[in-house]
Amino acid sequence: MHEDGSDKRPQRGRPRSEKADRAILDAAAALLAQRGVADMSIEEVAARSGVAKTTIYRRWSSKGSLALDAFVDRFLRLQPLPDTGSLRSDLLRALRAWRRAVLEPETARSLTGLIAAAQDDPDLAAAWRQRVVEPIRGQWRTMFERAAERGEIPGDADVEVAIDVLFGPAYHRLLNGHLPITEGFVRAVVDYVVAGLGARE
Amino acid sequence: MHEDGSDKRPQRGRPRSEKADRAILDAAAALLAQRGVADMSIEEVAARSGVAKTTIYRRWSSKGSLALDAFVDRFLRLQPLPDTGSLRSDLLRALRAWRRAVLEPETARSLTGLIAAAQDDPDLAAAWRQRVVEPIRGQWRTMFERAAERGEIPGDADVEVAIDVLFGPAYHRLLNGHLPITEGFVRAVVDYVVAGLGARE
DNA sequence: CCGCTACGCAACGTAGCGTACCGATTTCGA
DNA sequence: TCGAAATCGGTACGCTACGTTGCGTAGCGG
Repeated sequence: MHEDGSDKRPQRGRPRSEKADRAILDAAAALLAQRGVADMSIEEVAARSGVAKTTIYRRWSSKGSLALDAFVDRFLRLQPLPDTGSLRSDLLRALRAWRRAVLEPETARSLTGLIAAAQDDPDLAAAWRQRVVEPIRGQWRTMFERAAERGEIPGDADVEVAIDVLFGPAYHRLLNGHLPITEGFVRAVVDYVVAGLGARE
Repeated sequence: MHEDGSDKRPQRGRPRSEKADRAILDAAAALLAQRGVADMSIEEVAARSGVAKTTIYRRWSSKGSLALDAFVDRFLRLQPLPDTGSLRSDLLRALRAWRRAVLEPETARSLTGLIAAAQDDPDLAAAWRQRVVEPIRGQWRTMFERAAERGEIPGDADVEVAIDVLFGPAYHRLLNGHLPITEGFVRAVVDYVVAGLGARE
């Protein structure tokens, strides 16, 4: 739980209800998956969770930060850190796991909705980078660093670009919807990355 | 001008004011560039263009389709179709032109705002693909087809994936904002595409 | 038991949406 | 020349959701 404020709860007075926290996040996650960020309203989250609107606003300052909190844990859990001993296999596993996640319409709707919302909300964009983008990229970075240690790829390779080449095309198809994200697409993209890094396999 | 309805204007009655069309589109483009789609309102477009709100709704059914119309022509004009005789040079020129365009904050805001809006509006998403994605991809496709004709790349290469690998990473950085889109990034991505296609240069 | 804080609830002001009218204007066709 | 048609600017409306405020109640610590 990150909410907005700091974590230092004053010890005086009635404590915040943990049950309310969970009810709000569950309702928010459900609505987020059903309709996306834009078409979900705080009032609806309140109604569905059986919690007063004021109770939500006491915890989250905006719809975006609530939606992010409702999404982050579930999504990050779906992104493994493969360690097969081969760069190509690692990349395949990572991208396939991502594909499997976004093949669920609910996950896809939540993901695209949050990226969309972040475009018009600098605070949400910063939280998005810090809580989602950086953690996931950190994992992916590890795959390339391990490959470098094994001598599969040059030690001075630009890992950031490699990550963008690996996942950028997938996000591109997800957001533009011009073509489906197929298994063949996954393999083809991984081939580009492996070839571009001059990996010796 | 695409607006929403068909182009067959009835010959009877007062014709639509061309001046109003331009005033609306200019005002919409300015607001779109300043604040993005989400934070621009039809009421503001009306005030700024000196046109009644009803006059706007007579032409466009939603904020999204108006914003798209206000954006499309200007943006497509910035995307050239290079023909240098070499695939690598063509790709560099195309991606550099795109980079130069989105380096303008106004263009970037309009572009990301529209992609964001399309995530929660199926009609806008369809129009986006038809009026922006497909035309641009058509141009880019040509670059690869010419390279295939020149024998630079295999004739059976999957051009769609190549396009996604070329522009996906760039859109990824633009939308996530985790890293800047530098000239070095452009060159590195082009290298991935050229290497992945096994191009003989 | 007192002080503090969270709770549910209801009400409020604000904003923007999209629609419905209005009288006035401009054009075409009979 | 006149009427039908479709536009124009303007105003008003109902609607939804926002985010806030105030109130009385509930729960916890000193």
